[in-house]
Amino acid sequence: MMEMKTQRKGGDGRKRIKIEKIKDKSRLQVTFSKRRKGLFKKATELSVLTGAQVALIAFSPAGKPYVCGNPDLLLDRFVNGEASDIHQKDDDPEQRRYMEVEKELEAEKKRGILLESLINYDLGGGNDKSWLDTYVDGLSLDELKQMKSDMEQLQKCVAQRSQDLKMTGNTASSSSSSSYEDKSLALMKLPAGNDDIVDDDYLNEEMVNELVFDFDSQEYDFGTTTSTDQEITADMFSDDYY
Amino acid sequence: MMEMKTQRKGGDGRKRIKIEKIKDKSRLQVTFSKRRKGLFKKATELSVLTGAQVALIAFSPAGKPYVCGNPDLLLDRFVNGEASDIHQKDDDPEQRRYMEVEKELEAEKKRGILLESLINYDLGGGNDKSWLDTYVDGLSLDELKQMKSDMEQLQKCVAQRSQDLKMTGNTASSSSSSSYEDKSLALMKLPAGNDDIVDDDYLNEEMVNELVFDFDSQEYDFGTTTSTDQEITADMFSDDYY
DNA sequence: CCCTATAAATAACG
DNA sequence: CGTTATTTATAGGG
Repeated sequence: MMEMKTQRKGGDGRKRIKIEKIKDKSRLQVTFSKRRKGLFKKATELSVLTGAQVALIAFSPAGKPYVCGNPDLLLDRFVNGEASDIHQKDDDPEQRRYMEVEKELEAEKKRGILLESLINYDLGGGNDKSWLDTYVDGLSLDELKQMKSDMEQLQKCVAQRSQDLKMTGNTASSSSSSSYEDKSLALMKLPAGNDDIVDDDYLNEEMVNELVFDFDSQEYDFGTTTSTDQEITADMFSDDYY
Repeated sequence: MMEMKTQRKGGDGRKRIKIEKIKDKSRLQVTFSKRRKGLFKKATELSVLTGAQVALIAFSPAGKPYVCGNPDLLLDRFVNGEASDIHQKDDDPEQRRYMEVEKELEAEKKRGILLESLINYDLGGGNDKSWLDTYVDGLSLDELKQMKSDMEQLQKCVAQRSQDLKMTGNTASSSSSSSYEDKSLALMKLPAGNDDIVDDDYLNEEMVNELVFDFDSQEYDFGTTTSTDQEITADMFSDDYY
């Protein structure tokens, strides 16, 4: 026996695979594990390298959720915002803190309304579509699908939230959000009538990039204080497998 | 024969780098862009390959939020997470009221962030721009101007509405000269893309049983309901660049 | 952006 | 889980 070439030791090495749903249950599991690990590592590296905040959740095909990053930290940043801490109440900071929160709430509501409006903003260019719709008309079918699904869910949340706000006026118990379980949505398919893809490949001048909207000129009390650019550390993620 | 050894054409090729905060502003930006793109691609592949649900949010060092996958997943985590009630003390009506307001504040902030994320939503087309930017880029100068004008109008409406809301709503005195900066408006400086924001998310849903935090090898149990392993389709992400 | 040289991630297999 | 053979991801530079 002179040659055993085809295999020195381990396997044959990596093979190229198509990016499509793996049907083999076994391989699926393996792939998920390996890739999830790699993904998390990348997320961590990005965070450490650039100091960016990253939050990532992946549900295994079995339904088990894996979280990377530190979601709680993000939330924490809001709760502890700029000012005092909740447990810190000595002479009369109670009232004070309350006022502050009320104030912030007000600001946040404004911001929310603004953003909401922005999304449903009507370009008014003759057609009665919102700019969003107009934009969508220029997308490819795939882009459309992808976007539509995500949009609908988001819109729903917003709508729901708005409803709550209007109803209770101001005394909402947020976390007990209602029951729009329409998660599955129409996500996968668009209304048949939306298939006409307008391929307007209008190339524009780059000067557009310099056009800046200066809303700041107007003095509105919008905005929040939450600019505590929190640093994310490697420890926040699992990096023991490097 | 002569040799042009060290460089045939481009750069010297990849160099190994330490995974630690990059200080050079310029390189930081480049790295973030490249790596974010790669990360999103991986996330998408994992999702398509294994059918797993993936949600990912990355805040650029500048604070701009980029979203990939299904944001709802992230939101769910935040809302159901523990951070809801910091300290349960509701005997005192005053205290109670405070808690409510703060809770709502939290929700509002989350909503705001969610909307912002939506606006900066990454179509995943390999493009680094948000759909909004992409859209704006596709407008003519005139259209842009028109839009700017309309936007400003919108601003006023929103301000007005906020005013109303405030009147009929709570008692907070947010009208007094606010000391906080304006973040929300900066968001609308469309092309520039150098905003500032807050981070966090919002929403609800109930499908978390076992939450495994990868970053700590630590496991928190949110033993709640069963997991409704929703199916995620390739369409949910954009993968036209494979 | 585009390239190239090289570091990393990972599919197939034991 | 550990190895190996390849495919991918990317740091630098133009």
